[in-house]
Amino acid sequence: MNKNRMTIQKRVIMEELGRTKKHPTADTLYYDVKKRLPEISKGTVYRNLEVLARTGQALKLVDSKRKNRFDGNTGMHFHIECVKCGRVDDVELKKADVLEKDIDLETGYDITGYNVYFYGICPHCKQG
Amino acid sequence: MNKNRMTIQKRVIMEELGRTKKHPTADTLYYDVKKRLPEISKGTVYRNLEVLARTGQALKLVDSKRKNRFDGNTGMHFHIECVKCGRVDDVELKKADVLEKDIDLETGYDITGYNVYFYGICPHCKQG
DNA sequence: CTCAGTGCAAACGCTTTGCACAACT
DNA sequence: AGTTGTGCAAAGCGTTTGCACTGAG
Repeated sequence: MNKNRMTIQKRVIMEELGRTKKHPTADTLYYDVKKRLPEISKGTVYRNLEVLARTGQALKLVDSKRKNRFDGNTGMHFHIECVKCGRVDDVELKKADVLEKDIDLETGYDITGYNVYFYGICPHCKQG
Repeated sequence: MNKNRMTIQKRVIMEELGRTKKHPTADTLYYDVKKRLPEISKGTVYRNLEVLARTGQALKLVDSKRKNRFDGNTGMHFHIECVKCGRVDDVELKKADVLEKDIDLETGYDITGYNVYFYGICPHCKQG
């Protein structure tokens, strides 16, 4: 039996997360959702994001500033953050799945998740 | 000219960081160093670790609990954290350097750093 | 009708910072 | 001597949590 209730808050949070590819922080997402649900509280957003991550409906990331970011795209992929402007982009490596098996074998760990972050200067900021 | 002064505090912090392969948090390292320098303050440890990371003498990581960890081994390698016991181990992938170039090409970013964390259950905890 | 979820606000925990003093170079 | 680094303590800041209330099932 699943005790998870589908509240309006949770539904809107999921919709807003699904709408963006920007890997928003919990706080940013809170303000996005607040535009549609002005009464929503931060606690609710943080709690729901935690649930979504736990149930595999969202990916929970940790950025260079040690803030949590969330990604509605739960497929295996990595991330890269611009050290100048702070944007976070996806990295779709064809080797990604191979990598996971390799690490599993090499370390003896059973891999359950990952937070793969590269840092760099994005194409846009290079022209500055 | 280099304005970095070599203080006793900094030297001991570097020594203690070099002595371990446990990827200690700043706080843990503070207590390690405190055994040798009882008067040292947390601020000093945090500040020095920040400097070491900035000057490439240490790697600054971010673990699943959003705590900073530091690694005296600055060579390119990844990390894996046990979700049960919290230990952090190294992952020495031969493919590591290849990966970096690939990502550089694919994303158009100039890569300057990385925080590659895998999560899993370590061999020891699997036997529990 | 029940109890998981919400809103609010206070508490948390790690990290950062301002200030006066200490000590490298 | 001059200026960077230290110790202390307070502040910062994203996140978590206790509590009374609300609303999904």
